Amino acid sequence: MRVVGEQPRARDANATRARILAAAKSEFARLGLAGARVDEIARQACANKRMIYHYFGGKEDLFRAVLVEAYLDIRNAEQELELDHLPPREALERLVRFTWAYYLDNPEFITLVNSANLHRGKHLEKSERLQTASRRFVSMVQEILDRGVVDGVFRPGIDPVQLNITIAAIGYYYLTNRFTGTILFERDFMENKALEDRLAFNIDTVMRLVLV
Amino acid sequence: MRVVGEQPRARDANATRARILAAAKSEFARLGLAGARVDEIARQACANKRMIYHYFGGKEDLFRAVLVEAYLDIRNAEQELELDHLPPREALERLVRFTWAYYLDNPEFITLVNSANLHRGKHLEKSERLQTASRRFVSMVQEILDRGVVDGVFRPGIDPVQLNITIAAIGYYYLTNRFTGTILFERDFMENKALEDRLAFNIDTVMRLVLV
DNA sequence: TCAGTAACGCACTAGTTAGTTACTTCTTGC
DNA sequence: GCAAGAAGTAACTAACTAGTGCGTTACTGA
Repeated sequence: MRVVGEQPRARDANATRARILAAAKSEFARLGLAGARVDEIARQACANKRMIYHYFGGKEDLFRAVLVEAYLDIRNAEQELELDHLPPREALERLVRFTWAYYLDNPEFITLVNSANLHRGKHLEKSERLQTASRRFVSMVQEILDRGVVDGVFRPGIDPVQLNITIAAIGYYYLTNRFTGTILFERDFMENKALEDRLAFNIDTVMRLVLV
Repeated sequence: MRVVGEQPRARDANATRARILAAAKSEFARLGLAGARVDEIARQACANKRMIYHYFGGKEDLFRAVLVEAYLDIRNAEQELELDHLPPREALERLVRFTWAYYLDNPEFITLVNSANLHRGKHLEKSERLQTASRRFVSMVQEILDRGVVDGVFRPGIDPVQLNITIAAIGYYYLTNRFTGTILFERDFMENKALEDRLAFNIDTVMRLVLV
């Protein structure tokens, strides 16, 4: 790995671990768990393959670590939205826009989640950190709904989990199936106008769902 | 493959081809393109591996054939719905119920589509058969929308492709991500009550989207 | 009936792949 | 300043995997 004449890289366990994790995220997202190659991950991380086994244990454990990190990343981003400062309608629209933008900006998140579910979720063991983050997220949506009901703009009785799933679904499905969609429906799913139209349609869908 | 003393199987090219295709669909759906094993597909099809290369050319060509068949299957099933005989509201609700039921009864369809898109759709070349079937499907939805507008129950200007995508999305996402969903949201996504609730929520979502 | 062809099967190969062994080099706490 | 352990490396292996060469067996049509 090291070229003759180069200085040996300064030893930095955290940096090496992080480089491996980033390379693994990219490769697992691109090719799936079975399609990704440990050697290629090591090469992209500028690390020796042995280090992967040293820090993570094995290919599947590395995949596990990538998944947990990906989920924590999105939950952290969601927390930074500070939706509780906004009026309920604006808060909800902002959540729909954020979800859409997050999927667009982090396409690897979608394929990682797909891979996790192809393997029936067995790499995402119950994690208190993740479940706490999810609970906080559901509470946040519940609070927006409650405030909307009090304000008389939202109808009561909406399940925040179902609403969450729907908000994710209408963006996620469009983007994850954009390749087959483009072929079957004979329109470019990724051109600017198409993306704007879809976002507008999704905001409309969610608003009609919750408004009185 | 053949046990001593058994009669050689009667030669039937169509049957062998079909057995290979069925085994391939099952294995590709279960493990993805990279995870599936050609030897295992041959074993499950009770066929010699050589026959896969004889009939289909190679692993990727076999995957291609599986994909096209899967799409033609769902489009055929959709055509048998005969929604044009129903009043617009009933027709649309029936479409939502059908889509949901189809994903539930054919879980391999979902993972095959996911795999196709992981590989950026390159195994689903432009196929006149598939595109014709898709066009007919979009027309069917367009016709329901038009009739609804004439009847004064649906609002005008709804894009049938966007509506289709949304109908698919709200069922597909829930089912494809049921494993990670069950862990993160701490509720069983597949128990009867949960499935009923989701279907009801989805019908509600679509109706609120189209009704005046 | 028999030659030609399509279906089928066995055994092999060349290349790949996750994981390991056995080592060297650097850093740090004392 | 030095022992001990952590970081890093190269070469290896055993198992696997897609694909093939080549021969055999059963239909089929003339």
